[in-house]
Amino acid sequence: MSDDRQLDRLFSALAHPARRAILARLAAGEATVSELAAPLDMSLPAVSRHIRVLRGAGLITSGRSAQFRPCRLEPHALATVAAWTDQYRHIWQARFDAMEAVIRILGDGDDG
Amino acid sequence: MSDDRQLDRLFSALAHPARRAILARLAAGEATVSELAAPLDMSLPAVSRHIRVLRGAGLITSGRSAQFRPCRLEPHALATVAAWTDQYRHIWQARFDAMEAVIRILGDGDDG
DNA sequence: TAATTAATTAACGCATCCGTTAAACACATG
DNA sequence: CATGTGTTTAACGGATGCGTTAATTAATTA
Repeated sequence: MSDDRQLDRLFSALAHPARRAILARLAAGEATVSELAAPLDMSLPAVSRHIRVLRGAGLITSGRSAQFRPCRLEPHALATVAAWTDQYRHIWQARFDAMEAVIRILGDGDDG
Repeated sequence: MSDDRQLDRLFSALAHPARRAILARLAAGEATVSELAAPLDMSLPAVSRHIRVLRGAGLITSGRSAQFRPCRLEPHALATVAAWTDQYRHIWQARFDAMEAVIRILGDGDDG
């Protein structure tokens, strides 16, 4: 599978607040579709589609227990997103380090 | 501005390979629209729209030099994305730590 | 001023996203 | 088998995304 298309799916999956809310909920542990839908102010079919998108991106997987489909987080996909962002970490890190240095210098001159 | 909408804009901006390519190019330094368009196999107006999306997400800013609009990366927006992913870092970090522990144990029993 | 270069906006077509309601499917149980 | 509960799929409508070409704006230069 193309790395580019995988990132497409990951980022567009993350681009909807309902889907990020679902991930946030799943960070606390498994949950059924209805449990995930409860706080979301939209119909159950809508939530079902969001879950399908998250599954398509590999961000979650769904199990099966009786008529329930417990969902759980898939850490590997989140790690892929983090790996992409880490690619740029040094860019803003450098800027923050510089800011910190300025603050330290100002502090030295003032009350250090 | 709502944090949620900002994340919407950030992630959907990152969800297109051309836009990620533009960011990657800008990580190496400023570039004009034409320079950014050169490797992208699409028309200049299309690239212009992608740049507008990136600007709307706060990921880049455009300056002005004669008839050129040099674009540069906006580290703060990338930091916002990184902050979101960091929120989940412990989840996959835990799994990787566990994997590493297993590997270490296997190593101990085998050749350590 | 006229012509050139850089970039954006306009207008269009096609595809996908996102919500809804209604229907169907899967499993559990009386 | 019939009924209830959990979840998905189907069908529809409206909005947005993404590419194109043609036209327009902005600044440079002959």
